This record gives sequence, C-alpha cells and structure tokens, in this order.
Amino acid sequence: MTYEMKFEALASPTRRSVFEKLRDGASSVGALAEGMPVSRPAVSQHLKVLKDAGLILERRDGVRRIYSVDRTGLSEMRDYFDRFWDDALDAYKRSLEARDA
Amino acid sequence: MTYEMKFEALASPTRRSVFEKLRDGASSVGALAEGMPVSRPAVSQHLKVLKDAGLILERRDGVRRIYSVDRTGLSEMRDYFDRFWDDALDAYKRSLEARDA
DNA sequence: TCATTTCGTAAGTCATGGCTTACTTATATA
DNA sequence: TATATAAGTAAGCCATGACTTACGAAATGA
Repeated sequence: MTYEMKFEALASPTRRSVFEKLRDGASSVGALAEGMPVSRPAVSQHLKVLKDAGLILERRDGVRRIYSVDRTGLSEMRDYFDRFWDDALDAYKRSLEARDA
Repeated sequence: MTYEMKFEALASPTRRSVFEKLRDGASSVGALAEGMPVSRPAVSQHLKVLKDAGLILERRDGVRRIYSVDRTGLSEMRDYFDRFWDDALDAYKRSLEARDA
C-alpha cells in the first residue's frame, strides 16, 4: 500500500496494461486475460501485485472475481505528482531569484 | 522518452530517491551521491536512466554535471494520472447509472 | 454428488537490472 | 605540462521478477 509498491506495480508494461484495461470499467480475470499476450495465471499474478499495492479492488461474484480501480490508491499517485510538480516549480523559481539577486 | 521508460525509471527505490532529491533543486552527481547507501557510479547510472526517460535534464558546469528536474517530462506523468482519474471516475459513474437503470 | 467453470497457487526457468570495482575521459589549475 | 577533480563507462556478479505448466480450491448446476 506504499508509494514503493505502487510505483513498482506500474513499472511492468503488461501489468500496467492490465491496470489500464480496468480504467474503462470493472472486469473479471478471464475477460482481462482475453486478447493479452500472456497466460491467465500471469494476469492473475499481476492482479495480486496491483491489489497488494492498493491500486485495484477485488470483489466476488459467484465463481468470478471482479476487479476494479481503487480510486483511493489512484488518487495517491495523482497527489504524488501534483506535489512533486509544485515543489519542483517552487525550487525553480527560488533558483531564478537567487541568480538575479 | 515514453511513458514506458518513465514508469520503469521511477520503479527503483534508490533511483526514485535520486529523482526526489532533485525536486528541491538542481545538483551535481557527487552531491547527490553523498549520504546515499550506494556508490557514485550507481548514482551516475540512475541519472542516465532518468535522463533517457525524459525526467531530468543535464547541463555542464566546468568539470561538473548539474542535473535538474525536466518539468516537461514530469508534467506528462501528472497528465497521465489526471486523465486516468477522470476516465476511471466516468466509468464508475456509468456503471452506477447502468445499475440503477 | 459429480462435473464444470473460474480462478488462485506452486515450482521452476530465464532474462533483466541494480549493484560493485576498475578504468577511461574531460576539465580546471598549479 | 603534470596533477587533481568530477563523472561516465565496462565488466561481472547476484538477486529478483515476469513468465510458463501443472495442480488445487471454491462456487454453480445437472
């Protein structure tokens, strides 16, 4: 659930493409695996990593498991880059002022 | 310079901590390596990955190389998560409407 | 209760990546 | 010109991680 885990989870291209499929709505493992160049167990393993990182949620529906984007975790990532942007911009402005001073 | 490279670049914890040091202002390789648990060449290699990904900029200053955050690349990451957030929220709202319909 | 569907887990393989030390290169300075 | 400083590069090691196939577990339905 840490930043660490989220960044690591999004590093793998196939895992990120699984995540991006969920951007358009919840889905089952089988449906996610369909059309992907890797096996269903591989997708299952990726889903576990994404879930442990707090990026997706899992719910049961009969024999299926439905995965969906965890908006809380997603918002953490958004905040990370928002803050990073603000801080970097501040630092840049300060460096300009120091140069002109 | 792709998303691919940016995500991969930010996956490594020590590499991300190098990136985060630059958030507070530009710095040389030696200054960045100081106090880190890895060697200076390791930091140098991380900087190359971050630079190739388009996340940092390099400029020469005599015998030193000064690295700084590339705000263009950073803003790409921010946009990625902003769009992802918007899309995921739309998909969620649509799923609620479909349920209530 | 037996078969089917859907999925997670185990175990093993293979490539990659993050380190290290040793070195080369380039700039500044005495 | 010789020396020192700063940093990139090469080569090699070792752990990790992204896969595969084979198997086990849980819910559904005949």
